[in-house]
Amino acid sequence: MNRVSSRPPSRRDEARALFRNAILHAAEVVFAERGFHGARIQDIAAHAGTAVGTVYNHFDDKDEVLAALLEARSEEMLAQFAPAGGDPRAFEARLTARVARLLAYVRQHREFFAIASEHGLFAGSASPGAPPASRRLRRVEKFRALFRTLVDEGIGADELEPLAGDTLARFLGGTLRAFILSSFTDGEVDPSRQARIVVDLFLHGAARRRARRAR
Amino acid sequence: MNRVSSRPPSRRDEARALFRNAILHAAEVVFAERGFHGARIQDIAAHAGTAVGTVYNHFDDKDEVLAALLEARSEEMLAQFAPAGGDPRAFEARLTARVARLLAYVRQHREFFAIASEHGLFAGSASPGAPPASRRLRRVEKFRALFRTLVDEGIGADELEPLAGDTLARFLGGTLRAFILSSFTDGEVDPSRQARIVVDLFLHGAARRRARRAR
Amino acid sequence: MNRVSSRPPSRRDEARALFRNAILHAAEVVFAERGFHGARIQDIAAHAGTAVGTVYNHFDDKDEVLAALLEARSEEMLAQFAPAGGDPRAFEARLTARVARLLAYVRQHREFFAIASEHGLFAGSASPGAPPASRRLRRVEKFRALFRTLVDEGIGADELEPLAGDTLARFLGGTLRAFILSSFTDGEVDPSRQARIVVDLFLHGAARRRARRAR
Amino acid sequence: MNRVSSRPPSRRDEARALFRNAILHAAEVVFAERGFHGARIQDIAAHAGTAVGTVYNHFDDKDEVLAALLEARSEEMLAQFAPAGGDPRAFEARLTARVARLLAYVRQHREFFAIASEHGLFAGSASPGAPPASRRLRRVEKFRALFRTLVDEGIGADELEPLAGDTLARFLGGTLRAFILSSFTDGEVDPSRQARIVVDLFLHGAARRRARRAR
DNA sequence: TATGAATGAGCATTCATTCAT
DNA sequence: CATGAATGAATGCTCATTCAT
Repeated sequence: MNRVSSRPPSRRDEARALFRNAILHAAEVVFAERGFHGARIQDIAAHAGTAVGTVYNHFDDKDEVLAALLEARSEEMLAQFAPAGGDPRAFEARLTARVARLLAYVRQHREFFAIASEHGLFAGSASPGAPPASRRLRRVEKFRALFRTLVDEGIGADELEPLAGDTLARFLGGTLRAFILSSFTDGEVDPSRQARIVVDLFLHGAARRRARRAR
Repeated sequence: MNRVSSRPPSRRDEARALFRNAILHAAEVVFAERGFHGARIQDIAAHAGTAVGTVYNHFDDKDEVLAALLEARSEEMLAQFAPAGGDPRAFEARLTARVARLLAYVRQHREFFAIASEHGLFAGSASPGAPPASRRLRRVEKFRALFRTLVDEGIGADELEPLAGDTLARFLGGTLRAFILSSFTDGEVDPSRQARIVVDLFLHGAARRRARRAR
Repeated sequence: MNRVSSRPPSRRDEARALFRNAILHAAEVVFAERGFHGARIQDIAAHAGTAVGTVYNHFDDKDEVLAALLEARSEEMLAQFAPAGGDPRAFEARLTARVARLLAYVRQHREFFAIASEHGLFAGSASPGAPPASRRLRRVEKFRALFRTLVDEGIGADELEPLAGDTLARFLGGTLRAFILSSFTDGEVDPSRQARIVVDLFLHGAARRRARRAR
Repeated sequence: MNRVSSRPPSRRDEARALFRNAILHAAEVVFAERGFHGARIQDIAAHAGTAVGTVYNHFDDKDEVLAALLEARSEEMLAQFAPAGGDPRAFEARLTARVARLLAYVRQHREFFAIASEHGLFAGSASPGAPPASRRLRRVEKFRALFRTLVDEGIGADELEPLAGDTLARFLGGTLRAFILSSFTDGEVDPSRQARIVVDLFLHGAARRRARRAR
């Protein structure tokens, strides 16, 4: 995840990181407020308490700022969704826990994810007119890969229907996205409760559970 | 939807509509190619074979062009998804038919929906920096309302779990979106087949169907 | 010289040319005042009484403005230096007349030629950091070609030493340039008088004319 | 020329001179490659293997770097052109020797002189938008003064036509410049041979040497 | 109404220069 | 003195919009 470095961060490195993070945080706020195209580098710099030029000392251009921000948040988001090692609970319970963590994290950065979702964070579609896609796709692919792993694991454990290809991964992604986005509009909702609903729908669908055993 | 008019379209009205449609088609192509912000009014005009000024004779501004385009395509899309009157089949079969029509329609306009989805067509999130939202939300709301109606009907018929609020509507929307977007990347897939998968997942989820009765 | 056109200039064409010329004249003034890099497009536009955008409607970028200006003035300058058809006078007299016309023309645009000479108008050297050279060289080549023609003609008429290559053309160019540039600094000097000096030096050199017959 | 100093250069002074020269050499390369305006202080520093700040420890600003470079090269160039003390040969032979040395020196620094000549090294014209001119003119004046001295000496020795003012000095400068610049484009040419041609043209002109005595 | 050139506010980006370390 | 990141004024260029023809 992090670039491996043989030496401890010097004071200078720390200073660099400080500026870089200040700018990324500022960008998160400003992008969320005005959207990518509405955000002026000057605004970001002002929010970060730096000069315009400083932004360009840390990022090649505006696109790069967005890219870095998406990269950082994705990484954090993926970390939340990663399985907790050695969770002894059953499949559904473990999945629910992971989804709950994901939803909780997203809630922290809700404004940001509103734009992020429009710049291909969950995409599946290539947002046109955007950077060479390569970087973006790599990010999206990480999610898909994670979903895929999860789904394959579930299939292996005979917990999920063995559907071909990315079908289930997409289904999971779409379901998550729908509830992530709605959590932006809704007032405070308990992530655990919502995670239970999401996982339940993902696993058992919306159909009326008639004479079925207690789930 | 259309302004109600008491008189039949004159030749002049027809000429107007011709230009208007040419521009909308051009906009669809150019937006899809370059994204909203990357598309210049001049490009759209060129594609439409008109002058820039003509675009402004038909639309107030650039946002209006996108709005009108989204409006038109949404309307058509909604029409596809509308229930076929007096379909005697069971709930699942009817739903599958509607989804199949929807998927088939989207396939026709796939490039366009790539942007559309980034401008809140399915959103649920307010894309910041975008037109006054009011117009956009109205459009999104139509979908949500349609999903809601469908879901409520399903609940009423005791076919769907009676979950509170928009939960199921969102779930349906998210599931649909996931498969619509993926249909952009995938090669040719039969809409009917895909519709069956979508509806099946929506209704019965991804969990392994163990000793359950044949559905 | 001018692009051949099958139709007479419409009123619209005339309007275009008006703007274009206004901009070129403005550029001449501003470039002369502040140098190429010191000249802001905005200044040029202001001097021309147009908006900034208008400059860009007529020229691709700042370089293009300079290029067009150099092109125009070179063309005019070449026209001045062109031989007057059917001049019955002797070689030296004819050459003097041409040089006189050239000096007179340059005097009209003296401020401009001050920069022009720094942007390769007479160059022989490729000014580094400048536009792809191709255009510039073409211009410079025209002069060299003209000098070359003149010189070859002189050699053919047994009036000039038959030195190899471009030697004499360069010599002529260098001599002219020296006196053109000095005419920027000097007060009013009669072009005819100066032309006589230039041609005399070019033909007979600076050495003391001892027992030589009257030239 | 150099600030007069009463004490021998200490080790510290030597270190200073080392940096200073490294920077000047770097500047020569970078200016030649990209032109004055295209050259960034950062590039020069990088080429010199120093930090940006170091450049500013040795020169007040960018203009100063160019000025110092021009100054240094001019000085060296003047030194080459200076008469060799007590040369017993005739005027023409001595002049040829000096010109040959000059051409040989310029050949060493050909890339540099390409820009130098655009920044008024030989100019006679004030390049607008450039440093206060005063410094530049001083440099140019040195050349002119040298040419003037040479020319006056020649006139005094009854070797050159006694033309008024700077006429002959200019003629000499222009002739030299033409051949210096052309030496940038041409492949290897023997400086001595070229010097002979230059001096011959300067002294005797381009006219056919008819019944004249052997020169 | 169609046309398309003119308009000019707006913004990303550059780079000479400073200064704390 | 050397260093190199921070600074921010400066400017080329874009493009939505207007309007005279």
